Amino acid sequence: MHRTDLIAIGELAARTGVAVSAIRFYEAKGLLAALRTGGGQRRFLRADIRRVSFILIAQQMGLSLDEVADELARLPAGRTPNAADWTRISTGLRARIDARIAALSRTRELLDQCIGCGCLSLKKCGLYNREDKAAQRGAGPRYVLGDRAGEIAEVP
Amino acid sequence: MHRTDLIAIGELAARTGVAVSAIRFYEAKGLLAALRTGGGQRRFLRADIRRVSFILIAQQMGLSLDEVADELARLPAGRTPNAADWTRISTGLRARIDARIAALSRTRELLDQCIGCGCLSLKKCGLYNREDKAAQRGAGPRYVLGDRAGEIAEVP
DNA sequence: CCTTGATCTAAACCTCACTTGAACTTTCAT
DNA sequence: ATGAAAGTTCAAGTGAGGTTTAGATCAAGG
Repeated sequence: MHRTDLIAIGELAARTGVAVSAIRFYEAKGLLAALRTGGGQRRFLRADIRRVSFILIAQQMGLSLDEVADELARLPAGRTPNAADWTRISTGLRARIDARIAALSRTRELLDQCIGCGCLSLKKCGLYNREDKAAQRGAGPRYVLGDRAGEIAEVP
Repeated sequence: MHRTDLIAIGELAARTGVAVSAIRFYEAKGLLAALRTGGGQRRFLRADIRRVSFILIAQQMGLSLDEVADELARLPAGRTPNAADWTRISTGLRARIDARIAALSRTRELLDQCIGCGCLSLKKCGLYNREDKAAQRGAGPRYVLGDRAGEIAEVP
C-alpha cells in the first residue's frame, strides 16, 4: 500500500504534464472528479493519473473533450476503474487509431496519384471529392468536425 | 484557353466545398490572392481551386493556417504555379503523412501493450513518455511542459 | 431600365480549450 | 508558530478558425 493514496492537484499536473489550470478545467467539464480536504483543496486518486493520460491520448486522436467525456462516462461510477475497464475503453481508442491510419493511407494513395500529374485538382484526384465536403456542419472551428482535423502533435 | 479564366468567389466556394466567408478569411490571412473587377468584386484564377484544395488537405494533416501559409509561400510569386511546383509542395505533404502514419502506428503498438495489461500508466506503457509531450501543439494554447521524466512514477 | 441574386465591407459573434489575474486560504516543514 | 509554496474561486482574456449580420453595391438577364 502506498503511504499516500491521494495526490494534490500540483502532483497530478506534474505527473501528467498538464497545467494545473487545465486540470481544474477538466474537473469543471466533468472529466475528472476530486475529493476535498477539510480546507477545500482537491485531492485526486492515483488512478486519475491514468484518467488524465487517457484524456490526452484521446485528444490526440482528435476527440473533443465532450467526446472524451462520453467515453469516460462508460467507466463504472462509484468504484475505481480496474484493468478490465481500461481495456474496454482503450480498445475503443484502438479502433479509432485504425480508422485514422486507414484514412491517412487512402489520402496518401490519392496524393501519390496527384504527385504524378502535379494536379491536386478536385475533380481529377478525388482527394476532395470525398466525404469531407458533405460533412460541413454548424459553426465552430474545423478541428471539431468529426475526426478530420487531427490534433496529433506533428513530427517536425 | 478557357473562355473564362477568372472565377467569382461563389464559384470557388462551390468547387472546393468551402464557404464564401472562409475564402475571404483565407484571403485576409494571405493564403489566397484575388484580382478585382472594376466594381471591386474578387476574381480568382482557376489555379486557386487547387490552392484551396491544398489548404484543406494540409489542414487535415494537422497544419495550422500559418503553417500552410509557409508552405504556400514557397510557390513562385508572379507566375501561375505549374505542375512541377505542385509536385514539389505535394511531396512535402506526403512526407508529413508518412510521419503521421508512423507516429500513429507507434501509438497503436504501445496501446496494444497497454490493452494487454489494462494499464495506460505513464511509466509502464511509455505511451506518454515519448516525443508527444515536447511536441504538443494541438488545439488551444497548450503550454509545452518541461521534461520532468525523472519524476514520473509508477501508477498503482 | 429594372430587378434579382451575388458580392462587398466591417464588425460582431461563435466554439473550443485553455490561461491569467485578483484576492484570499491551506498545508507543511522547520 | 510561522512563512513560503501551493491551493482556492470567479471572472475575464486568448487564439485559432471561422460564421453571421447589416446595409450597400455590382453584374447579368429580361
